[in-house]
Amino acid sequence: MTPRASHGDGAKGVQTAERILEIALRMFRDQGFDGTTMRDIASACGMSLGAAYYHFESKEALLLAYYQRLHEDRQRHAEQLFAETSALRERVIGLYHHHLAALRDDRRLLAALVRIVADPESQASIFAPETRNIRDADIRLFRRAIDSDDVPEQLQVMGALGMWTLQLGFLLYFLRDDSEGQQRTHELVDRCVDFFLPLLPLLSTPFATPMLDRLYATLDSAGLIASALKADR
Amino acid sequence: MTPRASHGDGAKGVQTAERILEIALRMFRDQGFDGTTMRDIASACGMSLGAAYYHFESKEALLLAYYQRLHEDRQRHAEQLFAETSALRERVIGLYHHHLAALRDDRRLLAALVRIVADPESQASIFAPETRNIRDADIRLFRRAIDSDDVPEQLQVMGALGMWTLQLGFLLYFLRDDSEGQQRTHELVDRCVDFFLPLLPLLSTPFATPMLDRLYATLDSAGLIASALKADR
DNA sequence: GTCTATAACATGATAGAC
DNA sequence: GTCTATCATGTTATAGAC
Repeated sequence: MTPRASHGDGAKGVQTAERILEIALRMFRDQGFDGTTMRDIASACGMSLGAAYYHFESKEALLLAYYQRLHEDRQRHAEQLFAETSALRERVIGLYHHHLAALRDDRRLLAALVRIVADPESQASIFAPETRNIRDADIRLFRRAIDSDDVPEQLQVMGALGMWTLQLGFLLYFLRDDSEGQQRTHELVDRCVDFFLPLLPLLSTPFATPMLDRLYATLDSAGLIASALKADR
Repeated sequence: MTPRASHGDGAKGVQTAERILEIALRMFRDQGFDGTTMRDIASACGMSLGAAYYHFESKEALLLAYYQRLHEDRQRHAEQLFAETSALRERVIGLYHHHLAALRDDRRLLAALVRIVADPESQASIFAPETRNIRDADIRLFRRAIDSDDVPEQLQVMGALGMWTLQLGFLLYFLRDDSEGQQRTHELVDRCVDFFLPLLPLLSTPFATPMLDRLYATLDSAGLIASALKADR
């Protein structure tokens, strides 16, 4: 579902694939995913339908290439953010806001992406191996954001899982948010963060540990604690 | 997206539509949603493609009819459950388990349904007006399950919203759960319920109210507290 | 007005020639 | 790498039967 891996990476092929991707994404943004046919894309690229399919094995693959790009941008931004500040609130809010900002002009693309990623029968499902690396890396970013000696490891892991899940909810709200610059979503994010971050110290006290231990064991035995999260930090 | 509303409800038409639905659902269960074409369904019903489309305006509509059935079954079961017990834990667990049990042999159907309902561009999106009544009624069930004089109204509402959201997560896990009878999902449900139900008394104390007030205000101003939930109980 | 059949269309995807 | 068929399938149009 990614750009055809089997095809060589001769300079020409890569260039052509990039051109197709640029044009396709622009068309998806302008006319929507369903409103753009592969024939439209091919002819806008000045090539035949078959030629376009040579470079991308499916229409979905074009979206997944976008997903990959988005992820790389996000990683870069996070590295910069973490270098700038070690304050938990700034880090967490910074992650959320940047992800929204990056999608600000791409909400139609996001809608199409959600459809594909939420499809449990698709190879590109959010739980599928193909997207697993991206998902794990995303969760790790949240864990790094709240990495602090004051927060027990298990709580960091569960917190990261929770923040990642919450992000899915924010994105769904964002999709439907027609306020100026999706200001409502940004406010929602801020207020939610300001609700749950103060809970961390509370949950870091010995009083809460038995409760958290039980929850962690449950999630872990259900396989919901990604191995990636347990390993490094 | 429901059975063609414009068409009369002559006894024969209804009967035919029901027959199509039965056959289609069986085929979806056996061969998957994508593996079953409208032509297959029509010919299995001994009728032409056009005739099938007369009764159901789209392939999606067949799934949505299933969704509606599922919902009605669920409402009936909940009424019975609430009549049997007023214990919070039994009620909540009863709701979750029955929903899973009803879907036990229909996981392929569920997968197709998730795809449609999760598609933000579809009219049948989980946030779309067409499915809103079902969603609100579902959330109300959760609220009734924890309806108790010991739990403040705002907390009941937020708790119901949370439990409904958690249910979405359980369903996603259920889809991929290949343990015998999806036993793992049932265990996950039990252990999660036993984690969060004891929090209710804790959150019902005056100590927690300011925190909860702020969260409620946030969710409400974001339009996330369904009007249905605020009205009755 | 209620139902069914046939033909046609649009589009994602594929096969095979050059 | 690219092109020109060609296919498969969701959906629509239209004509007719009862």
